[in-house]
Amino acid sequence: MASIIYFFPIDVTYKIIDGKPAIHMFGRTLDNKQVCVIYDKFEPYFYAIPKKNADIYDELKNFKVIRNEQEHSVARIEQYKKKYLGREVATLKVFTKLPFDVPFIREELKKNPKIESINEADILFARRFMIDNNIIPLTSYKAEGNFQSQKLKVPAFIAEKIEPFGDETLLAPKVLSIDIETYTPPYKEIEPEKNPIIMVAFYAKDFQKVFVWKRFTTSLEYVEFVDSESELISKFKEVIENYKPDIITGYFSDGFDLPYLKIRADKYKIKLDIGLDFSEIKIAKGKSTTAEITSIIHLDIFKFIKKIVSGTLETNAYDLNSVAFELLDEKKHDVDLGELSKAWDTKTEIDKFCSYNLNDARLCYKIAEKLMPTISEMVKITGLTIYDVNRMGLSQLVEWYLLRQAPNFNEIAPNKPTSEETFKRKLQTYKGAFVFEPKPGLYNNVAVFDYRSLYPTIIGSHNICPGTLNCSCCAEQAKFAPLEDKKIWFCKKKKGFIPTIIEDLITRRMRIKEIIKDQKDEKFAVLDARQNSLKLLANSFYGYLGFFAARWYSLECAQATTAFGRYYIKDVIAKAEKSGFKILYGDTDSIFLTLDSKTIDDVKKFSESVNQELPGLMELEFKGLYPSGIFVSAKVGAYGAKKKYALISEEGSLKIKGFESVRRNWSLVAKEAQEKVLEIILKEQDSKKAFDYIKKIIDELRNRKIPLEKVIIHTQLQKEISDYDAKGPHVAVAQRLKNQGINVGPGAMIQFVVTQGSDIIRNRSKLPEEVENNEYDSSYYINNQIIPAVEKIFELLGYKKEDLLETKEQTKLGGFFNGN
DNA sequence: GTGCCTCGGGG
DNA sequence: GTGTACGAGGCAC
Repeated sequence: MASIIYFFPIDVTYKIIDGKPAIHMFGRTLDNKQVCVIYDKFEPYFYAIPKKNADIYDELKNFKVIRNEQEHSVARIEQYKKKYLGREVATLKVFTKLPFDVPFIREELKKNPKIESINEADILFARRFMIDNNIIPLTSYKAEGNFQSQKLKVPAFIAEKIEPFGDETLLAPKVLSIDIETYTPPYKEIEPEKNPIIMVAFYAKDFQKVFVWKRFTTSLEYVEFVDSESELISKFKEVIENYKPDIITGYFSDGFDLPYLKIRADKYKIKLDIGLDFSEIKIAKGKSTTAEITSIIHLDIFKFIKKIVSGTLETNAYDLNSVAFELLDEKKHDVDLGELSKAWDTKTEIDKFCSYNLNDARLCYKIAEKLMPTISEMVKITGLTIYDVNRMGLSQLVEWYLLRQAPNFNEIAPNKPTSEETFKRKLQTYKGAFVFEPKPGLYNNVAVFDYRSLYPTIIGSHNICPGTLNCSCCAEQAKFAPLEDKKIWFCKKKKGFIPTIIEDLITRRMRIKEIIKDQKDEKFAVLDARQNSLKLLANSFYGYLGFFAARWYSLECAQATTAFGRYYIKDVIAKAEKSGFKILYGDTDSIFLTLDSKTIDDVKKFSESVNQELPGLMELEFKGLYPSGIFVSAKVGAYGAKKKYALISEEGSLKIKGFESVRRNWSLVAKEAQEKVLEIILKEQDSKKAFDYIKKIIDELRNRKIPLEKVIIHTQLQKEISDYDAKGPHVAVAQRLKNQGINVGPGAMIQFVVTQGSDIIRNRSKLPEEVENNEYDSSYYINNQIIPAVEKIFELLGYKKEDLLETKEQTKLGGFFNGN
């Protein structure tokens, strides 16, 4: 007798049970109990596309390959007509017994001359299951089956059948935020092999604790003592087992907290087997480290911010303090971490660090809470788990969205490029966006327009798709894309896969925006997150088409997209000029113009007339009128130009775009100069004062009045000195330290000062104590530190680099006010 | 311009 | 694990 449960999947994986792959969906029932729904009726498969007229059915049916004394065989085959990059193909859907059989059979079949290609043979089994069975994490399902005992920490439900049920969403997954503090002496590298974890903080809605393994008197009620580091690690496991979180979050926990915990746990031979299936935390080291816990989502909120949210933030630094300040208007506790090891050794003021520790965990929790709507909407759009959404970039999210949609359109997905193909693609460059170079200066009454979602609407309206490119059905009367050097076209008869998908994303977003336009109820946050996720995804299609690792890569499609973009922006500029507006600046999808004698009514009439002629979903939007603004040109990279401008809104708030912050390894004098100049301009709007300030700094550098401490550059040694091929300044300095018998190795922070001379920089780089009488190279600090840090800012104000370097009395700088 | 290297996040 | 995915910017050549 079968029973029924209703549940939300959270993490999906599989295990081999009795020789069959069994999908495990860890999640919560609708009445909020942990459960693992197991389903073993899904079979692994891939597609084989035979060459024209080749018959391989019988050959494939009994195909087997033996590797390492293991037999991998085809279980059965089904035949389908499918669409593949714009054409109809007869395909064989080849089933195997185990997911692990697929790669072996795939590699063998690739050699078969009768086969054109093997497709979708690299879609991980659990993801394949989710796509084919329409399983979307965090949404509700009905399962029929029975509870059965399994080696799991939660009840296991063996399902005979699973189907979507209702439109509920798991709104409040249990989130537990973690943060560790470790012992690191001042000026030393973080060394998990050597130094212990000294405290661990947990923060959840209804649970806050800091565990620490030295005892001291404290009034902090959330502090709890243990006797050793190994007990601390055991406590870490115990808290997680007891709290039963769906999500464990941390800040840079992929790269720090969890790998550190793993190394320390290994030292004490403690298994971090916190997975609900008794599995251990898996640390995977690649270019970037990841920490995965089967069955519990590990959310590294830092990674999500950097990969997905960074574009919409003002801050250029992604440390917890900056991010918390922008998203929460809160800060980290102001403590000097350099003092932690001493506090620990002397057992004084440890509680200051406990409260710091808890606060970090709390900030991370709050940030995760704030971003959860965006994350969960991205999960619902792409159908990936939170873990995957957290670690994929936007191009990968686009790809997985396409992979999920492909079966609905009977499309077979193209393969990932081979390494040779990737190499070739990387060499391809093409023309980007059009930038109308502004005349640097200050202007009044600036009207701003932009094409709403320019590239997505171009892709949709012009049917830009690898599958509609240069179709034979339109070859005779083709209308070419506006490319200067190529004649390409897109089908006029059939809408392509990608244009269909992208228009669907755009219209879904428009509908949501319409709904939330004038409502600010409790549903607003979720719907706003949803429209934002739809926008992020739609905006990433163009980049995806030109991304070297994309399955649906098409250089022609990417080229056509920017070509149409250039066409439309030039078109609106021409039309604006014809209507009597003066164009100040234009970049990719936006134009800035002055009203002169025109009125706001003229502006509206203008945008109406432009919109009447635009195809499909394309639309020119009036963004607003600004009392004054400053513009500057600043070209960078292949994808066009970065916006560099400043506007003052009617409310008096200043909007500065396009300034990057200085790096950590810059000298203090450069950091301070940039900060101060920005401060003067932003707060006092006094460019003369900023100019005089920087002149003073340059002058002080020339006369060596800036103290030596401010010109020290800090750079970390990454490997053994002998392992360096290219010896930068810090390597040369490290070598000299070593020659003096001082032990320097990887991780050492090297301080150096560039001194006078005509030799290359590394030969002039000295230790601060080797420098006498402030004999640093003033011109190096002026030209390579101060100027790059402030140059762009002064360009914006109409000053030239030469003006900053001018030694004589300052030249008059009249007439840069070009407004009316 | 190319190629190698560093940093970021974390303590 | 049906794997093998950082990306921008600076210095030396």
